[in-house]
Parts: sequence; structure tokens; C-alpha cells
Amino acid sequence: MRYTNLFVPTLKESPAEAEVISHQLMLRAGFIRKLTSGIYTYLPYGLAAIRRVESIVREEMNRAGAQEILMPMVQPADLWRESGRYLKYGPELLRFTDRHERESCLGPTHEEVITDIARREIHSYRDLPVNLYQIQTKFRDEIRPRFGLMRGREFIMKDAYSFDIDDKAAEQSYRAMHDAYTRIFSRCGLDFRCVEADSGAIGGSFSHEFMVLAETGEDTIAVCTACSWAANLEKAAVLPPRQKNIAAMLPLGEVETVGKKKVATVCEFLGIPTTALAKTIVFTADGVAVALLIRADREVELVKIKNYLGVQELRVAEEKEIFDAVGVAVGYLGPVALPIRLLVDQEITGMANFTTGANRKNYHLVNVNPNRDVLLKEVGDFRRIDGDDPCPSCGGPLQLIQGIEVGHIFKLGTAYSETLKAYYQDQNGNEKPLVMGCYGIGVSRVVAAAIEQNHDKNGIIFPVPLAPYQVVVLNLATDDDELTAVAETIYADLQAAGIETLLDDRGERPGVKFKDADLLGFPYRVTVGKRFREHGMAEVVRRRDGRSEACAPAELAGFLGDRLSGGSD
RNA sequence: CGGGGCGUAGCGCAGCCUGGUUAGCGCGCCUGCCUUGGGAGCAGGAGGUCGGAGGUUCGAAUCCUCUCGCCCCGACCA
Repeated sequence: MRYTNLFVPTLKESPAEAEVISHQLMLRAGFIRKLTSGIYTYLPYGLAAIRRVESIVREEMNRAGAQEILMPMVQPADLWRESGRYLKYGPELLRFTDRHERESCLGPTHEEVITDIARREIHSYRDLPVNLYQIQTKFRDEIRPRFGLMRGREFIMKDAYSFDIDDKAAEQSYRAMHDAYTRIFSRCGLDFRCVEADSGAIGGSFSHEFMVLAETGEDTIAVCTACSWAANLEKAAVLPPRQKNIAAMLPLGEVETVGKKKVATVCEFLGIPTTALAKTIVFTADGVAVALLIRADREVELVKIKNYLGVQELRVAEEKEIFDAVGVAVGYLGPVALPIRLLVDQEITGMANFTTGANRKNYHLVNVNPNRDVLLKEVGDFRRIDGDDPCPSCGGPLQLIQGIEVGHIFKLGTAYSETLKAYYQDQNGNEKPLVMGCYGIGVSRVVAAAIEQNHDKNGIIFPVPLAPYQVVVLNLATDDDELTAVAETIYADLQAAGIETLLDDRGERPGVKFKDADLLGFPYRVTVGKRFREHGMAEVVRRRDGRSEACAPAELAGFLGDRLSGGSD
């Protein structure tokens, strides 16, 4: 491709709306332009990068035995009603009616449609296993789109769905996808981790997320530095307390704590560490008030509580709701004689003589002891794991790092096949539900994540497999016939050698070309300018580290071919 | 939806508080000259319903009301 024919509107300055580096660079490098909030046009260069990711995804999905299909984006509401998700999915699902007043929605995901296909077309164990995937634009009416392609409302996703005869076979399919994903992200040149994850709204029995490590990641993951364990923070299991506080139980007492409502002020007032205080937090779980007792310095993990309770909606209750349910003002809540359901974080079982609210305004209880003063009926793991906690798998030290979720695989089981009645007949003629799995990759997000992970102050540093062009040839003397001929020959040679090359044949000054080359992130840059006339060698510079080498034009194709296939980039 | 902020040329911004001729600056764009190894220089030029509607006023980018859009912080997710 010639630069003069390429539509890449680059920007010197980054638009004010861009917060994170990948968004800034994608705007500056002419990848995308925004149409409206969370919705972007992919310009040629950005699309080319997306296509690179897509082709890696396709190759690996096909290699893993999956077959590509393409499902409709517009879907009938009735199908979503049938699965129960028309109501459950919430406002993220964009609903509308067509000219015949038929209710419809834009597909945020395709479990319903694929299960509909499956129930119509798969009838026998002989048809199984099947794994179907598509690469398609999804629409989710996100509450808050942000960071450009990182969290758009429209985004390109690869989603795959597997169908098996039983759990065991489904786990094999799951494993195959896990391996395919590992290959995909490795081939993209990304630094990533596969972590245990919450299966969330899609439902299902277990799942893993693939996280690209980057400081701007919206998720935090816990990684063991000693073994291979890693998990999303919201999922990471906390080990039960190692040792019990075996101090003799002191008599329960009530102390006046007028106006002391916050953990910090109560502890300061009573002269105790926050680890000796237990806070009582009230939640509204599908409209019902539920309390949690947890050590005061700990963070509550809402997802764990939500999963334990099996509710749809869980949020911290508002002050009025709390007062209505408990009859006590926030700040003096406690577990003793609490009139609502009480969950207890497991850590409490190891504590003795701790302080809590007294369920009476301006009073706290001291020397509260489990079982003597509070019956611990529902004990569980409800707190968020901490960087100081031991690895739940091996006990080793943990590290908390930020990640961008680029892939998520779920073992769905029979949740959808049963509600949508997708059955097959086994060898004995028995009707059984298909056992499903689903597997997503945020294709457009992968490009954003790759840039987050691969850039410097001058611009993008594309990993070779994702680069739209592996090499840019800069002709610095477009008005010089001799040098232009050299650049043209190099360009032709590289193309003939199968290397995707961009020839910068613009009449711009050298500085402009260098800056654009850096910004656009070509892995290798070949420069033909007046220095060429001095020694007859073209300059080859590697973007990642700026390493410069000289090479005779005739040898360039082989020279670059070696480096590009060497995998050192 | 709650909280915070911003809408002035393609992009980045100033002007607004304290209303007053023709609304400015940098970058980009067009023409010419010049220059050609890190976003050059000179000269000339195009480009604006100051987000929109209403109001106050002799007079509104500026003050008031409403409205739309966008960005950032919280609950969702690839």
C-alpha cells in the first residue's frame, strides 16, 4: 500500500475526550472516529488491526474444531421471553418495536439464538459434539461507555457455543477452548493470565477469564507468586482463619459512643485497632434486608454475597431502608439481637472479645463473643481478598494486578437447553438436554489492550502479528528519481516476499514521516534518504527498541523476512 | 440514574466572572516561494447559526431559564 492512497488521518494532539492511552493513540493514529457515545467508525488502519486479530481467532477456532456461522443482530423479544432473560437482562438490552409492532431487541449475546438453532437441528447424540462461533458486532447499551474501544456500546466480539452429550464431554470442549484461547492470546503477542472468574449473569457452573495485564485495566486480579493460581478479585476465595483467638471471654458490656458512627472514629474513641471491631452492613437483596457481620477493616465482596443468596439484585441499603428494617440508625448496627437475617464472614469465627454496634443509638457493645452473644448461623466467605492474604491454593504470597478482560469462557451446563427445550436422544433413546458452553473474545478490545500494553511516548509499538503492515518504507526524497527508484524497488521486493509493506511516498518532510511511522507503530522501518547515496545501504530500524541496522536493498527482503519470522518481536 | 465538568473553525484552546464595533490564538487545511534525516520558514487565503430554544437588555459567546450532546467518578461486561 502507498501512503498517498491510504486514508489515515493522524492527529498531532490527542482529543480531549480520550482518557486512556489506547484511546488517545487510536484517535491520533487514525484507527477510529466517534459517531456518538460508545459508537465508533473503524477507519482503514484500525480495521486492518482488527482483521489481524480476527484472522488469528479464526485460525485457532477452526483448528480447535469450531465452525463459523453468523447469527442475526436483531432478535425477537419472544425468544428472550422464553429464556426468561427479556426481563432479567435489564436496560443493557436495547429493545424496540418494528413497523408491525413486534417487539425486538439488538443482540448483546447469542445464547438464545444459538440454542434455538440447536433445538431445531440437533436431535441425536450422533450430531454431537458441535461448536459454532461467529465474529460479529454486539450491542450493549452500557450505562457508561468509556475508554474508546475498551468499553463501547457497539463492539466486535467472537462468541462460540459448544454442545455436548454430558458434563464430561462438555468439560472437554471447555478445555479445548481454554487451550485455543491460550494460543490466540499468545499469538497476539500479549502478556496475559487466565484466571478463575465469576460466571455472573450468563449463568453456569464455572468460568475463566483471560486478562491482559495493563495498569489501566478495569479489573483487579489476584495472582499467586508461588503457584499457578490466579483469580478475579470478586471470585478469589479467602481461606478460613488459620488460628482462633483463644483469649478468655470477657463479660459483655455496653459503652456510650455518642456521635461515633464511623469505624475510624469509634476505634479512635475506644482506643482499639480496627481489627478488633466488627461492622454490620445491611444490604437490600431483591428488596429484602440482609445484614453481614465482617471485621471492620475488611472490604465486602458483593459478588460473593450475591452468589450465596442467589439473588438478582444486591446493593448496600439506603439509610431509610435500614432504619425501617432494623429500627436503628446507621453507625450503631450490631449482630446482637438483630431482627433481620445475618450473614457472618468466616473471619469472625476466629475473633474474640470484639466490639460491635449495640443496635441502640449512641452505644456500642464490647467483648462480643461468637456463639455466646451471637449465634453464627450463616458463616461464609464474604470478604474481598487482600494482598496480604495467602494463596487459597498453596498458601503462597499473592500479588494484585490490574487486567483487561479480553476473553471469558463459561461452562453453561443445561441452563439454556432446559429452559429453551433443546434436547437430544442418547444411545438408549432417552431424551436429554444438550450440555452447553459459551466462549467470548472481545476482538476490538484486544486491539485496545494490545496498545495499552505496547506503546511508548512516540506512539504504538505493534506486536508483529497484529501490525497492519509489518514494514514501512520511507522514501525521504520523493523528488529525487534515483532514490525514489530505490525505494520503489525495495517496496516491490518486500511485497513479492509476502511482507505487508507500506510505502510512504508522500511529499512530506522527513520529520513528518518519522513521527507518523512511530505513531502508527510499524514493527520495522526502512529508510531511503540521502544517507543511502553515501554508502548504498538502507537503514532498518526496529520500532520496539530503536535498534538500527544497515542493509543493502537487494538483501532487505531476506533480512526482514528472517527478523519477522524469528518471533523475537 | 446519582455526583462533578465541558460544549467557541477539522483538532487543541483563550475570550465569559465585570455584556459594547469586524470573535481570537496554536496546530491542521488551500495557493505560491522555499526547504528535505525527526511534526521547517516566509507570504497570501479559506473556514464560525459561539450546541439548540426561549428570555433579560438599546446591545448577549458573555447574564437568566429550559433543552440536547459529550466527558469524568460510582452499579455492568467481551
